[in-house]
Amino acid sequence: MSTIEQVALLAKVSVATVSRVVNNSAKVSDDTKQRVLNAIEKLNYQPNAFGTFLRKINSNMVLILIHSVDNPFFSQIVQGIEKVAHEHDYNILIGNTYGDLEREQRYIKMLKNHLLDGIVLISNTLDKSSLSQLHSSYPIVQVVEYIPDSNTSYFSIDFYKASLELMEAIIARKHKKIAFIHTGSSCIISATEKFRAYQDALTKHGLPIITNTIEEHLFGYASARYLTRKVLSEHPDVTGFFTTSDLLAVGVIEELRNKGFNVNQDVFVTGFDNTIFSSISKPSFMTVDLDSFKLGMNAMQHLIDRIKNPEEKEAVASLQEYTLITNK
Amino acid sequence: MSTIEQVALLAKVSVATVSRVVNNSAKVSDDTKQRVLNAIEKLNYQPNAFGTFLRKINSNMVLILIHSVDNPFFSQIVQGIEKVAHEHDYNILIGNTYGDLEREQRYIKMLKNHLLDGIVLISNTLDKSSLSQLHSSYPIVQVVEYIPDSNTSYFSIDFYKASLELMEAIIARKHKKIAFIHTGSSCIISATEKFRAYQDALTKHGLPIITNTIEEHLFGYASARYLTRKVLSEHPDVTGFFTTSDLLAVGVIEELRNKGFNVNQDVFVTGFDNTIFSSISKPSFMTVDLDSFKLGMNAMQHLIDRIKNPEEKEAVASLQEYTLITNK
DNA sequence: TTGTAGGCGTTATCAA
DNA sequence: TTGATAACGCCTACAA
Repeated sequence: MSTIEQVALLAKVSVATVSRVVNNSAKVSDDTKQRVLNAIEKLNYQPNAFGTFLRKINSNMVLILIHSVDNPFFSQIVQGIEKVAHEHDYNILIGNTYGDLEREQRYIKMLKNHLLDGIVLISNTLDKSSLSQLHSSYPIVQVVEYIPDSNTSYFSIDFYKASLELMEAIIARKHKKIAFIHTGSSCIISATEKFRAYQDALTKHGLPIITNTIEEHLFGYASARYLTRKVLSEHPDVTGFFTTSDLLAVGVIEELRNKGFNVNQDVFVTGFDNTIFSSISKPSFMTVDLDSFKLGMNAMQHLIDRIKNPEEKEAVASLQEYTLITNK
Repeated sequence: MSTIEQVALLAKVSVATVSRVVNNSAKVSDDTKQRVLNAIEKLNYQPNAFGTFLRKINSNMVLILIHSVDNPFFSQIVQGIEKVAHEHDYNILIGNTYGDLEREQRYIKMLKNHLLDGIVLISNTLDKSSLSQLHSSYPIVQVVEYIPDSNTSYFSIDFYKASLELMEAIIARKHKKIAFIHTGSSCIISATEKFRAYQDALTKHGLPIITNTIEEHLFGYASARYLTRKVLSEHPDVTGFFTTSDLLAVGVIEELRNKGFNVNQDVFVTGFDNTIFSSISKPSFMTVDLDSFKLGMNAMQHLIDRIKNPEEKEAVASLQEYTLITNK
């Protein structure tokens, strides 16, 4: 690794001049500039970012913390974030946490060590007080998933309201026995709100709650099929399925068709997030579109505001519009 | 932001002692240690990584460059990489390039600026000579997609051989007219090798090549459906479909079923990569499983070797086993 | 056990 | 237009 000093030596100039050439930060006469450029070329010199950042204070790097890269739902959010980031000259990095606190802490340490200017949490594992504390000292923002009353800004939708609407849609189709199908963490806000709406809608209409279907499973598709079999064996008269994600809906539908049900006729299934899975599913099902691109943009914009204006600590809570749709 | 000096001042010790406490690097008497810890606590001190790294030379950060987070195929590779990285105490970051050279260059700049210890390229946009040059100065490795003869290590499978086997499977089922369905970049190695195998297999068996179906489209599923319609209108007697990815296969199948074909009976479709799409597809189709977890592990291991042993420049080319499977 | 001081590679200020 | 030089925050001989 060559340093600015070696370049200066070879070009017979001072390090200051080399720096000026590299950053185009001040006028340098044409022939000294050429000498410097030649030296840079010859030594294959590349400035060491740590030296630079040590002076500059900030790195212009922002990290997105997601559960795992394989959730198709994150793609649009990430693109929204990247759009705004790009416009403001921030570099975006992504880290997988797999819901593992230790991994998450490793990334958060990069923030605390001033290696990152900020973090966008798409799903986080920290508890309320750790999060709140982090927010009080560093620029962070939550998107989609968030911890309520954690004193930390978030951009999401009203999962409760959207779920109520889905439930009303199912009930309007005269289904009396409706099951709740969910896999994965049940303590994230989207899951708790969905379940709350599920219960409230049924209670309001005097319908039974079929709660024994909440389980923790890793592979969404397979466990959705398993849960469907389980529900049907315990409650053969169930005809409505409220699932918490599109992939689950696909699994439920497949299992129902296997059993000879005519989906959308005898039985009705809803998904969530409007991912590729709801586009390719035959038959189609009702799902919720979040405009996650916009969520990502807004969150990133907010994060940048915080980075540029660190004294402003007040948490912002924004719940954006969504739409119920059925693809094709 | 508080510095080591402020901590030293408050604790009435030297910065050296603070450093020793922070890094547990040498014996410090219990009560000075306590004083230092108190000061750290009070000032909410976190060491600045730039100062540290400036001394340490390397950052223990490795970047994975992928096309986009929404390709389900990358998930296993990333997990393989992360497993090995974790074991060797490297931090993994991910960057989306979207096939955009400028974005890719921004990330590569981080490598050149010594911010990163190495890069894993899952898909890259650089041309052969740039890549080769990069490899000669920095630790990089290619996984799955690679540029042949670029003097850069890669870990992948023999796409040509796998595709030949798929073609033989189609032909063995008595299909005489077989179309090639592909969207996205056609200059990546996986695409060229698949197409070469497609042609060679047909030639070998004296069957016609139906080439006019290669087009560039963004959304795999929709364009697969479009291409299928196009093929069928131009060549109504086509009964075999060799597609370059599982999502394309799903699109082709949907279109075929729409047209009243009995898939796996009248017509036969193959996919590639054994992603979630091949698991959920009904009917099922034949696809290729790459053991991408292992590919990721091997690539990362190689990268670490290079990071630790930078003089070793010889490129390693490894083509790993794969399996043809039909889910369920 | 603790402190002093030099250096990691860069940028920015001040003179020349 | 150019050059010395003092930071930036940290670590580590070396000394005490």
